[in-house]
Amino acid sequence: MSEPTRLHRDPGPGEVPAYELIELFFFAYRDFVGDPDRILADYGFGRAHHRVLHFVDRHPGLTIAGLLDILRITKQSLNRVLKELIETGFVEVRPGTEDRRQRLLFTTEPGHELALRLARLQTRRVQRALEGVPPDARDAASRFLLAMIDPSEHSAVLDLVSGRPREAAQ
Amino acid sequence: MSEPTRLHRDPGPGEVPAYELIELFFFAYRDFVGDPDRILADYGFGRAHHRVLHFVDRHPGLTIAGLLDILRITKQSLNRVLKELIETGFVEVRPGTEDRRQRLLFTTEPGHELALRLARLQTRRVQRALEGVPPDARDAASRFLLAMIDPSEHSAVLDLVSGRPREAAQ
DNA sequence: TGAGATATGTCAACAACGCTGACGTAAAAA
DNA sequence: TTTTTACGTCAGCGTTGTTGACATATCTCA
Repeated sequence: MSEPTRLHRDPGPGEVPAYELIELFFFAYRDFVGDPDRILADYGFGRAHHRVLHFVDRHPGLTIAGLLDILRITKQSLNRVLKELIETGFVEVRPGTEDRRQRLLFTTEPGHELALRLARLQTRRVQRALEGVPPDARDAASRFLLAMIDPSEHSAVLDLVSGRPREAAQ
Repeated sequence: MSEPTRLHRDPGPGEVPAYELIELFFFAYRDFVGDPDRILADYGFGRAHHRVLHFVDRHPGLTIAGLLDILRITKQSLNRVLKELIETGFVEVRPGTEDRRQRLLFTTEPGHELALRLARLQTRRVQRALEGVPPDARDAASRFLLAMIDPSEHSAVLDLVSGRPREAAQ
């Protein structure tokens, strides 16, 4: 062999990198988003469309500002994909009742169906990952993923994933 | 209120979507890659550079084909970022000894340092996520993430994350 | 009521990073 | 010696992110 048998160099001082978890996370996320990608391609949509459709379906009546807050992208980026979802009839807009400057977003029936189909696809992967393990493994997975998120975002994220969007509480 | 109080529609037949885990996974991955992003920006690099640097550092002597196999992108996409990493002196190329058509990739000393710095950053997040939980939680997290990956890839991924790249075994 | 803040839309340009298709070269293999 | 393999490269394109600037409608407050 021209190369010595050591695969890695001395990591030097400091903690030893958690290569295994880092890489597993990368591969897992790739497969996780890969499922929806294939279906979305049939509609001419991409991941950005998926995210918008997903969160609008999860939070009917979500505003533009609320969506921007969740996705953390610019309004220009959002508008590009949102416009397509509206034009193709997957998302519907109604003027705000209290504040008429706002545009309240809803999925249409086809939009809801598509969102559900994609969510079920990802759910199947999650279920397969959790089957055969102790029943508390689901909570353990949730806790782990939450702990991977910036602590400063925990309360906002918990509100969101439990169906209590921040922007509706303000 | 114009909208009824129910936040979500009836999910209909079929399994109830695992919204919580789906969304936690999305937010967790965003923060996970967000850490390196900030540092990479200082170098004019993006995520694609990070992935290449990471896997080259993890597997010194990796070939182009091996890297393409891991990243699952086209050689044109890879070449764009790899060329920049080589020109800026973070990655080094040596001709293959057994097969001189191959280009063996190595990180240079600065490249290794950067790769390590980024890996430590992500490691810190993982460690923070796992501290205060039972010691077997790390294995539980690994098992969960692996189970989220397509079963057909399990053996290849396990080889990879344990430091036994496939392309070196063939 | 009138000024200013707010919610949103839009035009233009650009960058990162995927893709396809086509073609070239050097080295290995048959 | 012919074919296959490993890799590079040119050209063009699509998605999705960015910044900056400007327009409009509506709400809020003095």
